[in-house]
Amino acid sequence: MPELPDVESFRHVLDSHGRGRRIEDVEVNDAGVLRGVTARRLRQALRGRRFRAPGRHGKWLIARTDGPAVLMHFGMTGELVGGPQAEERHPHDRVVFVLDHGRLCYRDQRKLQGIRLADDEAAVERLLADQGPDALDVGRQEFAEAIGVRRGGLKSALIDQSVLAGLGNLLADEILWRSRLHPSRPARELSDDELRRLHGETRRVLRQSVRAGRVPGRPSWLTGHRDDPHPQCPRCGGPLRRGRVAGRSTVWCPQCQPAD
DNA sequence: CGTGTTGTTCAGTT
DNA sequence: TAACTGAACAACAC
Repeated sequence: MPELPDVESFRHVLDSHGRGRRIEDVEVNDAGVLRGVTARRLRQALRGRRFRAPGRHGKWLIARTDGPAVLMHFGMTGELVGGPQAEERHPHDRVVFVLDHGRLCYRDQRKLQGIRLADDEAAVERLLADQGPDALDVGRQEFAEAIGVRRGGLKSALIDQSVLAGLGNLLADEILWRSRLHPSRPARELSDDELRRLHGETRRVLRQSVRAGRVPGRPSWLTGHRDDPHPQCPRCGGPLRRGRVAGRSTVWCPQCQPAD
């Protein structure tokens, strides 16, 4: 599930349930999600701290406190759930932040990613050093410089977090479809006009997805047809194609997105 | 028992 | 060097 828009909604969960609240305890139910930190150190570093305004970069959620910061990545199935303390424990609640009022659960079925601890802002920077500019607020110039110089295909560039941070498989397909660009088009061959279009659609799709709290599966979106047995293009009505591009399952319209 | 999955990383290769 | 490929990670659905 989690691409940039989902993580943005987790940021809102953290902001509304956690901001200003005191961390009474950190329950680590499954240490398998802790990366580079032990359960003991995590508890000890966070007990008594208060959450501050959270941040986000790409698919990373940055839970800042008046002490260290917690960095969370949600892999493919993770989520952040806020609720009352008394609520029943969910089997996939790997880490629970018990607050002076309510709690926050890092919930994840698979454990492909996890939680890191950053002692200070410099450590946050170090942990995010390999990330490209955030896809939500990247400017046209910076976008063109990041994407337009890549030697490989467009889709591979869009989902590479070191090029642009935040886009995943679904968003990349949606953005390419709206931009009428084939996923395998060499990124370097794009005209200025095509790069501008790609940037514009990236912003448009992201803004709408963030407003919806996720990538919407609306019928007018490509994403709304991914799982149809014989998917049709919502724009031209022609058959959509499925295939593997950049190692990921990819959907595109051969009519609207010609190979070159 | 196979296959596939909205993510990332690493080894090996082109 | 840049970038691609496939496997691995973990857990589940079909």
